[in-house]
Amino acid sequence: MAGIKDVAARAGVSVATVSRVLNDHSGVREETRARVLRAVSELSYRPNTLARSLRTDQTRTLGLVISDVLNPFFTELARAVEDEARGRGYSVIIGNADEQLALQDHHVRTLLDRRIDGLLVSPAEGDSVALREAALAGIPMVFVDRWIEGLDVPVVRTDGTRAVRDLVTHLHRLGHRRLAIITGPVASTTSNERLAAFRAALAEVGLPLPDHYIGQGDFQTASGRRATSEFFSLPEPPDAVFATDNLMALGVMEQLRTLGLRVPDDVSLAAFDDIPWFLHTDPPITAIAQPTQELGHRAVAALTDLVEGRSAGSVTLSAHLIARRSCGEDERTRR
Amino acid sequence: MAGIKDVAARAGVSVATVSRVLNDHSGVREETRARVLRAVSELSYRPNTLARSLRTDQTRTLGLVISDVLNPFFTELARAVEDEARGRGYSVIIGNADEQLALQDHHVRTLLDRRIDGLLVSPAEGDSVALREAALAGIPMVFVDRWIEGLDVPVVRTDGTRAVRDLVTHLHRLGHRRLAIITGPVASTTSNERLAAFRAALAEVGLPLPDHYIGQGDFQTASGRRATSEFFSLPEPPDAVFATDNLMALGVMEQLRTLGLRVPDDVSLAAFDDIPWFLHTDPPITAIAQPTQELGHRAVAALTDLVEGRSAGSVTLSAHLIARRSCGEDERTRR
DNA sequence: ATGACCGATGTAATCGTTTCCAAGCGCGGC
DNA sequence: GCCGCGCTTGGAAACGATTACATCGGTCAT
Repeated sequence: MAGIKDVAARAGVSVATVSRVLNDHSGVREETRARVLRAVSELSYRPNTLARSLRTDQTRTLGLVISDVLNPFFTELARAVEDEARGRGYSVIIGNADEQLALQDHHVRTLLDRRIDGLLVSPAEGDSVALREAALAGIPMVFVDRWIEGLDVPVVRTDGTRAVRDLVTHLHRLGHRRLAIITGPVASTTSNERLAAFRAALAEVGLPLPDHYIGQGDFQTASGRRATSEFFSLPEPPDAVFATDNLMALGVMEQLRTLGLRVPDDVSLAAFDDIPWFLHTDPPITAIAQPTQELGHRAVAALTDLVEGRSAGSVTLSAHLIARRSCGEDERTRR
Repeated sequence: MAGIKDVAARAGVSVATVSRVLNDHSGVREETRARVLRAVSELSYRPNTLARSLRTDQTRTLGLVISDVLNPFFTELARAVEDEARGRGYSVIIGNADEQLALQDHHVRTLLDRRIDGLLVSPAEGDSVALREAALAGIPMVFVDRWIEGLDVPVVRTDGTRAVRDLVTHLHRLGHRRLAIITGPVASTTSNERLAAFRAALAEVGLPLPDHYIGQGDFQTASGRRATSEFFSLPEPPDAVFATDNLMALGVMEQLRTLGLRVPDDVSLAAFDDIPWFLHTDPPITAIAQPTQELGHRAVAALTDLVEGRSAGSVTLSAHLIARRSCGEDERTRR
């Protein structure tokens, strides 16, 4: 593979000059520049980014560690992040944590070893040594969707409080009185926020939230199944279930199907995060939608601010309820 | 950030020795090795992979260019690829081509600039200059799912011929006679294979495949909608539609919903690629399932063979039909 | 005529590793 | 007592770029 030296030789100049035209520094005679450019294309030379990064100490690469690639919310987020980053001249390297702390830290370290310029992360549950060290070491870093308490890192996220309240009101109005929730991991910030909002909203309408109506999940499909099966072995099962992410909602559907129960006749269902398929499920599923794309864009904006030496603050967007048939109301009778 | 020199100084040895223990070369006294290791952990030193790769000319990184991250089939594939690669000591960098040739080539070049050791790609439609050059330049490369004709590159893929035939037989047995297909991009190998299999199977049961029953899609949701709306402005619309990927099937569902048509009463639907949600749609959707994980694993195996100097051949797995209610048969009456 | 200055280019150090080669040392065989 | 050998270790040259600094004509003001 041709190197800068080959180009220099072919153009009859020094490597310094080649480098100058490549990085368009001023002060190269027009004719020389043309000669260099010609040599570059004749050899179809491409600079070695490893060498360049080693020397300049910047990679123009952002790391993105997401919780789970199989979750459509995160892939949409990843897509938005990549788009925005590319527009700003950065590449993105994605690491999939699969909701596992160890895997997350593995990726964080790998990314850091690659000397990425900044890190975007939606942290998994638990105490991440790698993330804490990185933050302390001053690696430009932004949390997206989820975050870790006590770290001085900007957070770009969606606040679902209002939407969860709307959901509870909605369910209450439809006559549901035994509302259950399936949470994410105990230490997950988003899950806790959603749980707190749910509990507060229930209190507002004068409903209790007994412990056995709190299913302990982990944002993965299987845990939705598990929680559902526990709910329905209760003497008095819930009449509505709120899954705090879309994969657990899938798990709920799967388990209800094996139990032979129907939505919304036997139980209502709602989910956090809206995905295209929710419109075509049987029945269409009520969901709380996040402005996912904007989340990604804003996160990249914040991170590049940090990387390029500007300061960056946290951003909070808001989610909204999309009511569909899964909560009992027939949308066809509504309008 | 601490470098190998700092470690050497702290351990009281030369950088050469540090490097030797880091790469565990033999011939370092046990006591020296221990001292070095201690220094490494005291400084929490991590080797700079850029420098290392520059010197050794290998990155232990694989590039994966997929057609569309928003397509669950590809994210599942990506996940499998990453798992397998990690197991073999490689990292994976993903590029999302979004079904666009230009974006694909952008990623291919970026990946090559990063000096990845090998490239796994599921090529988009069209003549990719970047891929052709890479193949010619001898970059270790493997195609997965889709491929490009005339390039000497191993292909790891699924053959759907048999499954498509099973599907056609299934539809025919259920009384359908006007079968339509929505294809991917014209030059797409997988789409062409599926179309050819569909046409052949129709011939076998003595059914025609008129041109107006061939919807021209591009593997994206919107094209599924478009093709469906064309089908239903025909004097005689099809009574069954086969979408050659899951996103286009989503588009079909969306369009049928706006047209007020019901599956399977008004028209049957089947899709290539099975996804978890197909079980919970209204009605559950008949699909042809690929062994996606195995596809990913085998692709990585083939690529690492190439990277590590062994030879690698193509692999063809096979898909199978999963019949659900969307084709008219009520699965509950079957068993 | 001289020196300051300017624009265009080249020389060489540097980034953090790996690895080839040489060197120091102790030891056994002659 | 010397030579050669094996075992450890160190010195220094790469890898391919960027960039501070030097150089070299030439112009212009004095």
